[in-house]
Amino acid sequence: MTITEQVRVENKLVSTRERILREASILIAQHGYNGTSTRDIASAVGIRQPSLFHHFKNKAAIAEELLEFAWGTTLTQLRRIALADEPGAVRLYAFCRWAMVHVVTSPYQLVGLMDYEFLNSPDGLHWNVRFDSITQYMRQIVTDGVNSGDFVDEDIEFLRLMVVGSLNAHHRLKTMAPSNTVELDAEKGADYILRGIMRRPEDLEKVRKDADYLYEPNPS
Amino acid sequence: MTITEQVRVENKLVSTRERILREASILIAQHGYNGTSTRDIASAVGIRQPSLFHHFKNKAAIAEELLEFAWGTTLTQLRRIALADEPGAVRLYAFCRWAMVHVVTSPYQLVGLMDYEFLNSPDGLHWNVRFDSITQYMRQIVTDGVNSGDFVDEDIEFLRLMVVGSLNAHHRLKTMAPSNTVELDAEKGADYILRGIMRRPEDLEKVRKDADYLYEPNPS
DNA sequence: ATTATCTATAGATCTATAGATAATGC
DNA sequence: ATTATCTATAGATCTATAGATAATGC
Repeated sequence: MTITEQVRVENKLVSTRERILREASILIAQHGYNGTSTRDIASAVGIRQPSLFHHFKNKAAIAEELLEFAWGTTLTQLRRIALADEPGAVRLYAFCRWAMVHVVTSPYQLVGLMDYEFLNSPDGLHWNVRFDSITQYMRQIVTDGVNSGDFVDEDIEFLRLMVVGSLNAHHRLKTMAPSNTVELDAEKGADYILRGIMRRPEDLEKVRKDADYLYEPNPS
Repeated sequence: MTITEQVRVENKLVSTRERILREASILIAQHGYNGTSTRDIASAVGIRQPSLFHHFKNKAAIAEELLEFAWGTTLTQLRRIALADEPGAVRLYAFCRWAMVHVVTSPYQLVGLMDYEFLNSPDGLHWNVRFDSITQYMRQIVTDGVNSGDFVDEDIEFLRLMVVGSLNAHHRLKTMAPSNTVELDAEKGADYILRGIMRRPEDLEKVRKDADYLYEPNPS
């Protein structure tokens, strides 16, 4: 491990490899996967374009590692929470909170890769298997909430897509946070989603309390 | 006007130019602006790539016309609604409903171009002027709602971004609608947003009624 | 005569490889 | 000796133009 390989970012030593991941995630959040060239990434890191390929075998491998970070633990957590013996509202709150904390505390801007633009690209196509699993667990939670009468009685897919869209909207906030124009808070985001979907939002405080034990902080 | 120039789509005659706009909007919604090549668009329309340039002077002009459709009337409507003498909740409901009807009834998939990926691209940069105007009117409405106590007492930018994100999430639903897996409904979308942001969501029905006169259907 | 398409291709840009050069650790 | 960078460049792809050919309306 050489010393010039590392650079201080916010007073911590960060390897070139790690800086590639961070700068790539920022650029992809701003310009999308196809709108971010390997030259753009290298330039943000301060190296020449071909030097990237010493650290990653190709551009897709960078996206791969970022999305693995974003979704690696997500399916485990979602399965655990979705299968808990609790009302849909409690499980939805627990998962939304976990997912938002995960994204907010991440060193990367993950929102760009969780978007259709990457997931529909040749490099992202194989992630749709995992995406479908996430979709199914979410659908189950929403269905349970609607059937129990805790959620408003609307089309399941409509509700699920609004919830997922709101999660993404919250993830997008992180890209504004460095300029300190917006306060980032996972609980507030989960509150917004639950109010949006609940038939009696005044019960939200109880849901929050019941969901608390389901929360497992990210080991990272 | 030649006859071979037109093709039937859903039993209506549609010019090649119009079909370019429609196919481009679908592809851009799926793969983003940078992920959609002029070759992709031409191929979807059934013509060769250079034939596109008989109808549009360049790729940006296609995006330009689609975004003009998406946002051309938006600022007029938003200004009218934002300046109405009504509580923030009523104005927010009226605008969200108008914007959702506008997108749902459009012949195009507009969600792809209202995304950062295009707006941060060289071709989309100049739209940020209009985007900023929209942002300011939205911020004013949200601020008024928070100050009057109708909205939850959270960070203004947080609430504004959640609202805008939910609007986008609803717009995204349209891309699922052709497969009939989801029910598209502007009022339901506006309900979700208002419940998410209101301190007393049980007042929503009154808000809906008060907002009704502010709604002006799209002249198109 | 006008409008709409086509083939061929120039020029820009993008990813990735080859191979030289420099910096480090042992 | 190993690791990390560099320059140079091949090969693919993308946008847009030039100019020929075909289809239509008058």
